[in-house]
Amino acid sequence: MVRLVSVTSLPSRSSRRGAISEATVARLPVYLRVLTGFADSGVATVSSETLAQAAGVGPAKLRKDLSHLGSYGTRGVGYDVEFLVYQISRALGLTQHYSVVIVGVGNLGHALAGYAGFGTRGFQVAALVDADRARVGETIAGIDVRHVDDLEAIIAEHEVSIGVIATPASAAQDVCDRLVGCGVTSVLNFAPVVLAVPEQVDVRKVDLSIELQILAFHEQRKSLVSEGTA
Amino acid sequence: MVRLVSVTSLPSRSSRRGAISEATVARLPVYLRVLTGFADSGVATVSSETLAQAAGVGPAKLRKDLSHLGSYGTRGVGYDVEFLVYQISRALGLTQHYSVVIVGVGNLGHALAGYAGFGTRGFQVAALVDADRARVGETIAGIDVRHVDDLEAIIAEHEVSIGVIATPASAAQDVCDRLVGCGVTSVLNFAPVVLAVPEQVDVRKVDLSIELQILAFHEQRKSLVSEGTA
DNA sequence: ACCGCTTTGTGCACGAGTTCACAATCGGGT
DNA sequence: ACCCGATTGTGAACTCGTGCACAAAGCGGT
Repeated sequence: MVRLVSVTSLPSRSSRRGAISEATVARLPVYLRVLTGFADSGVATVSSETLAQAAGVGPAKLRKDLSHLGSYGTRGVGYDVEFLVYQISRALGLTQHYSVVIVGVGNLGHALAGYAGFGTRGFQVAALVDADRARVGETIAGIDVRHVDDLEAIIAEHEVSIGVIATPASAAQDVCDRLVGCGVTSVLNFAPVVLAVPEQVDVRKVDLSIELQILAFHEQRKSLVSEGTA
Repeated sequence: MVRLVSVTSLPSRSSRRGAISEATVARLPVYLRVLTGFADSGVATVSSETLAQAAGVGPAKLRKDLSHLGSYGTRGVGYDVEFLVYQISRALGLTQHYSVVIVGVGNLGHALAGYAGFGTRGFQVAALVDADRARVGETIAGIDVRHVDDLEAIIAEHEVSIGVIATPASAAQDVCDRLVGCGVTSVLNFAPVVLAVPEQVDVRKVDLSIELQILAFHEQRKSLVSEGTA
């Protein structure tokens, strides 16, 4: 059995610390929200135990996650809440400013425009965009509704880097292509389609129907177990 | 040539086939949607190559996923579209009927009520529920708006098994507790809080703010790479 | 009846993510 | 100054998910 020791194994030196894993990145926003809550309540320090409980994860996982951004935290004491809030914000890139455009002013686009999370934490909605000229000129939650023909102009003007697709499925790929064509490299897709994009573009999808079907699977499994134990 | 017959090695006989993994379950709805599209276009059979491309995954992964539900598919040919649709539906439990209650008739509740995915594929929205009595009596997308005080009655009457929480964060845990108290064992949570639930209850969360923050992280990483190559 | 082309199903190795357990380290009390 | 309880940071084992590569298996043409 030949063991390949090889050269250095270089641990992907992309950042100062070892690159933050995808799974960790997905949890950081949760920690951030919980910590903000603690800060508002006047809590100065938290232990990994407490924070983990509030975030719904195990303490070990939380510590490992946080260790990837640096060695903040004091042994025997815990983490300083405000300092950690800042560090996580910085790691996530929330100290920068991002312009977002929401395409599709249906029920969902409406809901997204009013969603508090979009306005806060460094995100600003540059415009709501729709194909229906009848809606153009409206103002929803303080945001102008513009026509989709102006998409390119809006993106250039506001330096939009994130596009949110809340259109019907049939229009989603077209809209996505246009966003990508304007240099948008991050897309949040609510339409129930698999978007085709070039390599360097990040797409995250949120699909309500899929979530429901996953729940249905577990429901079925539960009822099978409870009935079919014989 | 020694054929190992041995004793069955029983592969975790929880179901007829080896239990389907969580990652696979999350992809099955995507396959299902793509296949439905193919069926509507009159396509009779698909290869793993074609289906994988349309679903945005690798062919090997797709084949392994499908192999977990059984050995459907013909070598040298591919998969029969309609048959596969049926098998995936059955595996996901979509051949059964599920009643859903949506709590919170804000912008998001509105959007969810109108969302096509809820009405189709075995799901039926029993009622929209809100704390605001002024809204009670409305009909949205053919669904009655009822008061949250009637929650227990509605759940019992319609045998609701899935609850959707689209309330403000402050009300989410209360609503969740009441749902669980009525025997609901699956919850889809849109409120930006970590819900505490007993062991046997499944919670899936959808958090728009988190998705945006993840995109922000990748945006930042991209700009760091392009600038800081030195 | 056979051959060759195509495509599935899967064993295997690899990598990513999780959990455990513990040494290293800090603050506070005496 | 020292000790003790508390808590972090992390090495190491383990589980889970992914991708490769290929044998098994079907179909159609000759």
